Amino acid sequence: MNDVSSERLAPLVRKLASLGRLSQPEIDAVKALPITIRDMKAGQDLVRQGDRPSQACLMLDGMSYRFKIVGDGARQILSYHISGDIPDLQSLYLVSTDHTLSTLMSSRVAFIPHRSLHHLIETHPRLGGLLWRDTLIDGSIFREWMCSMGRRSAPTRVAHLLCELVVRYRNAGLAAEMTIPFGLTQINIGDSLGLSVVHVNRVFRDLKRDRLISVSGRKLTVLQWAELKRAGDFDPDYLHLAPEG
Amino acid sequence: MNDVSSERLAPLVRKLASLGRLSQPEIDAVKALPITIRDMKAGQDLVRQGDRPSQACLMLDGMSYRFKIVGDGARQILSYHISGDIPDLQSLYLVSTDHTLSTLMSSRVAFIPHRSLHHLIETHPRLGGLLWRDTLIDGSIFREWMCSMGRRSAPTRVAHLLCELVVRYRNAGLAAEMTIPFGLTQINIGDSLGLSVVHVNRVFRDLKRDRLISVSGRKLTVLQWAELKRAGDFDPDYLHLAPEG
DNA sequence: CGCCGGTTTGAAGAATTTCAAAGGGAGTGG
DNA sequence: CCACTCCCTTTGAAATTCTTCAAACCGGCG
Repeated sequence: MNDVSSERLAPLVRKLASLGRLSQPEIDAVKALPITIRDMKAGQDLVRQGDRPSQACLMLDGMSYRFKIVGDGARQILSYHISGDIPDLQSLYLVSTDHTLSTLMSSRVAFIPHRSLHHLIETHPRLGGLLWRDTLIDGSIFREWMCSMGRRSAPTRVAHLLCELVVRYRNAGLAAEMTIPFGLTQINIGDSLGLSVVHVNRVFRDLKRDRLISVSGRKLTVLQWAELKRAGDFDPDYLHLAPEG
Repeated sequence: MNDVSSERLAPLVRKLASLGRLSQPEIDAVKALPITIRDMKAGQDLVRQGDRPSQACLMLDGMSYRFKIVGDGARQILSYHISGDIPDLQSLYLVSTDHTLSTLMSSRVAFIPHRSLHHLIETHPRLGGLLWRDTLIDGSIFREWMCSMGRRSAPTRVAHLLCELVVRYRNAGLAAEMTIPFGLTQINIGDSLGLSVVHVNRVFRDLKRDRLISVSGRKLTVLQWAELKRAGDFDPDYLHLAPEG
């Protein structure tokens, strides 16, 4: 492989390295994955509910999110995905997709054939374990969101989500200090947390008023991290950031 | 192995067979897993938040459930587990457990050393794939619960949960007709769906009044399945019951 | 400049929670 | 075997959070 294609998969290598130590042959095998790269605009579907994808999506840049539409037409957002994430990794073993994956902003996405990933897992079982681990962390995040939606107040939910985004961006090396890219609309936040836009707006207003956060353009800055964590009942353990073992 | 121990793992074999076709050597390998069986009373912890288990729990009989306690002391129930389920399978690759697993009623539980499971996965990669698939279905159920808690009304949530229990019991061959074992208290249901007991009680009263369900002792009977499904906005796709492929 | 999607605000309404207390039912110990 | 106890269920009433509706505002983009 040449330098260009090897650099292209750097976000994936970094992500896997954050899940567990990688050997050089493993790194090489990951970098050798055949990929197709596409630049996508905001609001485009990557996988639709009911699809049976034959490739997995790897986020290189930008952000994507998963959601379901319930009976009365309301939308529930399930997760957000940044550089290095493979949002539909579960499609490797769950042939029929039960939700939709879309870009939240203009994004660069790599498509990796399932065939290649299955082969990678067979030849490098440890990498398979790391990918498995990644899907388990995905599930852990769902569990935490369930706690938020079931048992936390609206202000706590919003603060919690912001904390999660900050920690994940920082962990991926995509945030300087306490400022993160912030492409979510308040509509998105409402659909993530089971709240109406109006209410999200009011909670946001209070968070700004209390100088916990500030938003300017598409950047969000945490002004008082300890306070925001407390307000959001946030404990990062569920993100399982410490590598395996 | 003798007949006794092979029979003991029948729930696991059946579960795996429902996830994908098993070869005879694979069945034999599963049956050969070394296990410790314990009979447990209701309300005992199997794994606690923060634990680093060295074995996985397999439900043989009874029911267990997972939950988290949030900052203000409220409890969020995350899932229920019946015969054949391995509720803490994620501990194979997520060393630190982020929630608690307890018995909901008196149960028979088998403990399988992680070491044995890791060895099984190495020697029988296809079984590894099925177990992975099982953890992915776990995640899919979380996603559906998120939809319920975020975007469904209380009556819909309750009906949805009942539908799920019915389908899962029937799929596991543990329910005759439309009657299932029903050990959940209304407190449990509230903590599962993000509702107060009082409100659960009122919703339940309506479901009985409208003759969608009836409860007697520790059995629940669905009187009008089509109606209950509709009331619960229930589509079983998310359970991914059709075997892989 | 005008449009479009997102944000913000006010006011009224609905769903659900909280508080309080009484009523069952199953197991336990006397 | 009965009474007691504990937990769960049930009901009423008041309180609260959050939603809905409606409309104005704002900012970026074509």
